[in-house]
Parts: sequence; structure tokens; C-alpha cells
Amino acid sequence: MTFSEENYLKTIYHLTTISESGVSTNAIAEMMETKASSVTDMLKKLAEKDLVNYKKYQGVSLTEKGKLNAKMIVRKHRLWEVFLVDKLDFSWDEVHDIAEQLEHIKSEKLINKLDDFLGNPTEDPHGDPIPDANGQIINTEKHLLSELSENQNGICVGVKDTSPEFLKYLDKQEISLGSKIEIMGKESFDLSLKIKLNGRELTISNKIASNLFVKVV
Amino acid sequence: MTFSEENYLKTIYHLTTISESGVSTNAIAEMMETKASSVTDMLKKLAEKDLVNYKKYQGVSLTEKGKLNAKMIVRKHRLWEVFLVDKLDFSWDEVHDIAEQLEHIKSEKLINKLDDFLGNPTEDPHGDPIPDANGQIINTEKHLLSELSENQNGICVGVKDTSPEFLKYLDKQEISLGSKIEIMGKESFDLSLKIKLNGRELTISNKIASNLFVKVV
DNA sequence: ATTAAATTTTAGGCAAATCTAAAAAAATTA
DNA sequence: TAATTTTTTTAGATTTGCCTAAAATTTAAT
Repeated sequence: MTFSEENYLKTIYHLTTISESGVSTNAIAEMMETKASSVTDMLKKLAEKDLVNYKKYQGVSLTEKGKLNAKMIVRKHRLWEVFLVDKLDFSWDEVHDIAEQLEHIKSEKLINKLDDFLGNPTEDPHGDPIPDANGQIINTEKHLLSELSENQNGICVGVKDTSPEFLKYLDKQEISLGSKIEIMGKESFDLSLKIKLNGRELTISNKIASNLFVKVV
Repeated sequence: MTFSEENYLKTIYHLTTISESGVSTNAIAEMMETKASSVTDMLKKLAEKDLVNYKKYQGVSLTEKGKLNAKMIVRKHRLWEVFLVDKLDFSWDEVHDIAEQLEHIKSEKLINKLDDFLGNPTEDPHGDPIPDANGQIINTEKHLLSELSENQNGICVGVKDTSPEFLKYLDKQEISLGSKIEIMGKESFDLSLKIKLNGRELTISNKIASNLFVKVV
């Protein structure tokens, strides 16, 4: 499989997990910052290889084969991210672009040895699940912090927005995966939250709270 | 720089270190298992980018810029090999093909952090020197084991032939980097050597001895 | 010094992945 | 439902990297 084919597969996979239904040509084009006509070309090629179900004008979905391939790419991407953060001491806002390259390295043995070396992690530095060697994914129940009500407690398990800007903000506030968050109060006017984090009280906007995933405890 | 350009640069670099003089189109084609006409095409492109000095029918050499680029690719290749062997527990005959892919990952920060993580090694698992971040190479004086005479001692510092077959043979004989080798005797008929290795005596052919680099002690 | 052989380059083509512009189909709206 | 808008596909070019076959150049041999 070429890099380009892998990138299309990954994009279709991500779009499917967001909306479940068939994926449109335009949605793919937009996410990949390419033209719809280029997408059509590639979809034909992927259909030829039995990686997607494609019918003209009808949108596209992954076949089982395609889904497994996509999961393996996601697996590689997220394992490399763990490597970069845990072993090479990158911060979580820096790793995406490098992992984007590393995810295309072809060697099953490599990725499985890397998995062991990292201690078989189940989540990447952003809290997203890492598929195992068979494509199995363990999903921890997660909620947006903004959905919790007063006096509920959560542990930060992931982010919705993964942009460097947001991640840097979190670093500044010392919010990271595993942080324990208590909802002290919710301002009904703007939905901002007063929370207790690492023993310290602070206020965060609804925009922040709706991009933080927590596990309710 | 594309993968293909990087591969050409690396090939020219390796051919230059072997023979010093200008590199011929055919030599490149042979090493890369491609056609001479393809090489010509690429040489024009590299010359355009000021990475090689190229005159029709006159062979090619690297510019300073080209040489530095090539060294950085070699640096990446060899650091990744160290990672694979030291951290992921690959054996030295398995790492070449994977490193061949990893060497094209683009991120200076990544490679320098990897370098630190590995403890700034100066040699790869085959004993070949690793250029530093500035392209500087520390060359240890090395000789072929076959060039030593009776009663001289050496420490294995590298291999000339890096084929999996040869490397597996060495593993079987328990010869690795750092092994101390004493020349007990040399058979004038076939130039085979009787050596002492890790306290144990064994006989090796001239073919083996002329593919093992040692540091004389 | 010619001729023959080997090397290298040019010319023309092909496949992958992209693009623009135009045509076709589907969805939306009046 | 008919017209309009949006989405999607097709048609035709372009670029990169490769190929084959033929021409040009250099090297070697007689």
C-alpha cells in the first residue's frame, strides 16, 4: 500500500468513527485538503483493491479488510506518539506531525516490539485508544467535562481538540492526562466552571470544558 | 527532498567513500538496481539543486551541501539501527531494511532527541561511525583481520560485508563488536587463521577474516 | 589511428497522484 | 414538479520517477 492510499484509508476511518454512516467525497477532500476529483480517483483504486465499498454518487465505507488496515495505521500512529512523549520527552502538542510520518513505516515486527518496549499502552498521549495487534480497541467510557454537574468528580482521560494551541493552554494550567478534577460550581450565565485541580481552585470557560474528556469517578 | 533524491544522495556518498574519485552513472545504477537512464535524469535534478557537481559523461561528485545532506541521512540510518538493536532487541542482521525506511523521517529535533536517548553513540551495530549533528565523523583506525600477522591482537570493531548471511555466521560463532581476537597462527596455504576468541580456539577462513574489521591492540 | 565495445545521454512513453474545467447526478427550494 | 444549487464524476493536463530503444560520447583494442 502506498502512503497516499494509507492516508485516504485513515481519513475514511476517522470520518466513519465520527458520523458512523457512509462518508462523502467532499468530506474526505476537505479533511485531506485536496480536491474532490482526486478523491474520486483514489476511491476507485481502493475499491479495486477491496478496501472500500464504493458506488458512484453514493458515498463510501470501509470493508472489513479496509477497516483492519486503517486500524493498523492508527495503531502505529498512536504507539509512535507514546514513544515520542514517554521516551524522547516530546510534549503532547509536538508529536502529531512526526507520528504522521512514522505511521507509514512498514514492519509488523517493529511495531509489535515497539508496543512491548512501551509496556503495551492502551492509550496515546491525548487519551485516544490504541488498537492492539489484532485491531481490538478498548474504549473507556468518557464524557465531556462540560457535561458533568456540580459536585461530580472526573479524571482527565483525553482531549477532543488536539491543536497545539489547546494543548499548550492545558500545559500552562497544568492539566494533563490523569489529572483529577472536582466540579466546585457551574456559572449558569456562561457555563464556565469553577474546578479544583491538584488542590488548587481555578475557573475554566465552557469552551475549554467541552474539549476535555473525563472519566467520571 | 524526496525519498528518491535522498536515496541517490546516500548512494553517491557511499560510492565516494569507497573509491574517493568521481562516481560513474553505471555504478550508481548498479548499486540502486535501476537503469542508467534513470540515474542521468536524477543527476540533472540534483545538479539543479546544487547537491552534486555533474558534467555530462564526466561522472558526478557531491557538493558540500550534498555531502552534508548525505551525512545526515547516514546519521539517521545508523542512529535508528542503534535504537532497533539496543532498545527493541533486534539482532544486527535484521535492522538494515527497517532503518532504510526510518532514515527518511524528517525532523531534526527527533533525531537529536533520539541521539541523546541512545547516549550519543559513535558507532552503529555494525561498527560504522555515526556522524554527529554537524556531520562530524570520528574514525577509529581499523584493519581487516586478514591483514594482521601471527601473535597480533585485535578487538572486533566492524564488518565489511553486512549481509544477513555473514552476520548470522558471526552470531553463531559468537563473534560480536568488542570481541577480543588473538591470532594464534596463519596457514600459508589457504590463509586461514587459528584464533583465540573468548578463551576458546577456533579456525576461520580467509574469506571471513577479510570481512572483519579490528582495532589493533 | 581506426574500429569495436562499453558507457552515458537523449527521446519518447508509462503509471501514480494530483489539478482544473466541464459534465452528470442528486439534493434542495420555490 | 420544475428550477436551481450542490455534490460528484469525467476528461484532459501536469509532475515525478521510472522504463526502453536509439543516439552520442568515451574508452579500449587491434
